[in-house]
Amino acid sequence: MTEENAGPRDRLLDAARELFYRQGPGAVGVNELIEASGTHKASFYRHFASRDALALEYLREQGRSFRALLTKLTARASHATDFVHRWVSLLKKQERRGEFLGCPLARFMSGLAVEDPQWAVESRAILDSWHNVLAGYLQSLSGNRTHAEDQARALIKAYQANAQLYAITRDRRYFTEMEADMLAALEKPPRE
Amino acid sequence: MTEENAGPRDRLLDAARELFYRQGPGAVGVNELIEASGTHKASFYRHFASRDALALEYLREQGRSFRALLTKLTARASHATDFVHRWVSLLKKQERRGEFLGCPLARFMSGLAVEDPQWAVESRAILDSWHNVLAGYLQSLSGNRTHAEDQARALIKAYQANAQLYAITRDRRYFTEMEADMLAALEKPPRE
DNA sequence: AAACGAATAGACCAAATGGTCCATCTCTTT
DNA sequence: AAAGAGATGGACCATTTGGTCTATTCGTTT
Repeated sequence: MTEENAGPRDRLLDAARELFYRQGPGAVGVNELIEASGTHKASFYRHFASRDALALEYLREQGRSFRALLTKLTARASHATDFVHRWVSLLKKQERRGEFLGCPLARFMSGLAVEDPQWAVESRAILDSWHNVLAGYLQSLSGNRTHAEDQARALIKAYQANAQLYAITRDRRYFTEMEADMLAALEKPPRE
Repeated sequence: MTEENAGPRDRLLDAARELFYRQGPGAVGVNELIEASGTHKASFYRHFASRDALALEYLREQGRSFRALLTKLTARASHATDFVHRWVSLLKKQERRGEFLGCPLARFMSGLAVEDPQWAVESRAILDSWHNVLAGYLQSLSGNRTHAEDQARALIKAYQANAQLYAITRDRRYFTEMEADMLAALEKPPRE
């Protein structure tokens, strides 16, 4: 969280992070954002041209922060299995706090009201950046580039599948399965 | 689609199917539903107590129709690989028509504004029904109950992961990958 | 032909929506 | 101390929101 007495722009982004994630981008109005951030309408429109402009900023920030999280986790884990364990443990902790409702990127794209291809371009770039972090890390461990990329893709799929199933069922067992699926994906031999 | 001159209730459900799926449940208002269905406010409130009541009906109908689709596909496929191919082909066709934006159930749950546990109960029941259709079919082929259930879960995960990645990137290659992931899941040996 | 329920049309409501504008107030830079 | 920029408070706007109510029309049964 940003400091308490931060500028209105940061407070608006804080509110956006909370509201867009919890309610979905289509269900959040500017009045709601303004009230939740404790700013004022004039301040909102001074910093953002529209609600969509703020949503775009939110989306990019989510991409950056998740990427930063992955980077931090890979830096601390000397083995891929350790990395996976740390990752899933963190998700579990978030879930226990009621802070995890599914992949923010997936939620955002699923909750979009308009079908603007621009959003897909953005989210695709974010997903690619996540993939690059994972693939870079895995390659540094195995030395095999294509295999590392395959593994990275498999990890992301295990994340997406289980996060989504958690979102649908609210059943915690999908975190356990996520870890198992990820470990299974790591053990698969390189393709030839 | 329902017949053109159907009653207002059916027309409202038609509009709901379109709007809730495309825009997400949080971003659809009753006025919008009424206008899109060509009915009137009084007719809406005669048939549904609130927007959420219609949303619930929509959710259940999505569950039923997807379940019916799976049932139909399994009935026509004598091999699991054939079933998978038919399933993915159908998704591809929907996508080409611009009718596929991701798993309807996942989209709905991701786009929910309120955090009502009742929704998770509903969607969980729907997901279970899908799993049962798949597991029943796979068991009829192999005879191995637990293995069939594992396979069914793996198919659903491959569906969720790739459907979600398609929703994020709008990249068609995830349909190809979906089929490959499903076939790989089917080839995995039974656990002991 | 009468009677029924359901569908339609539209008036009406308070509240909330997105959005613009301006006047004041506060903080920082000069 | 003065000046400028940004933050704030609030008035104001047209439109839209969810929701109620009444009156009229329509298609079926009887």
